Amino acid sequence: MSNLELPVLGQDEAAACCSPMVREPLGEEAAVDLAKMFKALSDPVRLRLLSLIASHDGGEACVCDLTGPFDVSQPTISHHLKVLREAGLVGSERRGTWVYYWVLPAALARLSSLLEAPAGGSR
Amino acid sequence: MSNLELPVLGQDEAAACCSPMVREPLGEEAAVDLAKMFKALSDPVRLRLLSLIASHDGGEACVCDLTGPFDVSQPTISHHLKVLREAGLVGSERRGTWVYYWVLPAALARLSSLLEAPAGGSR
DNA sequence: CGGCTGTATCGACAGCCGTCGATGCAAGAG
DNA sequence: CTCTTGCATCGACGGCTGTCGATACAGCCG
Repeated sequence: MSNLELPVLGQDEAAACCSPMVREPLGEEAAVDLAKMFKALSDPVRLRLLSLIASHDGGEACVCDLTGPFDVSQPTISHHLKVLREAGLVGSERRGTWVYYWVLPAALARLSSLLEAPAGGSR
Repeated sequence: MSNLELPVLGQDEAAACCSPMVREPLGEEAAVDLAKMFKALSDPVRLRLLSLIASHDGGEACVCDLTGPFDVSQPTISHHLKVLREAGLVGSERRGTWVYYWVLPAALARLSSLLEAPAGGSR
């Protein structure tokens, strides 16, 4: 393990957080930072986990709600949740017996605005 | 090598293309399809290539404009461009001696809208 | 034609990633 | 305390991915 979770990070330095990448070339550091988040989204299981958590009642779900819908083992689900957490896309908290996960909307919003296309998409 | 480029695909079936994933759970097929695009974005070099192409004059760039800013070799750039093309994120065309690449705005828009957070970001 | 320049493909190789079963740890129940 | 349940970590393994140098292909120039 050895590596802690990046808080929400980058928000300031590696950021260039909001303007669409189609307007100006991405800096090298910002690209490295953003690539980590996109990598967290680059697996079908993690994408479904994220949407399952986000669309769950109350905006959060416990792991026990998440292992059912998948064909993979519980340790694998746990691994994917860890990846999402370390990428700063979800938060988690133990509450008694269960551990709950929720989406961090700011992170998704950052990626979303980055991908926004210019209105007049030329060709 | 053996696998052709997915045209733009999914636009119809695997799609569920537009509504944010935070509203309803992503289908398994849609997740697989979307994961391919996010995987194409999960490398810093490819992210910078994409923004470099998009922000280039006229909305397109020839490969000769793209090899300069990077530390990696020309075959590697070519490889990354191929990945972006097969993911349906960019288009390309040979024009005389040079090959030009441009961004496909619809693909970026699809991903962007998928990541849109619900306005009232709860916690 | 022959040579030169721009781009793609090939083959190889090291490192990363998704998955598993086994196991460990936390917390409530009896 | 002991048993059970929920979740995380560990170690292993096969497959994928990013990178390179070498090479092939395409089109212009002379």
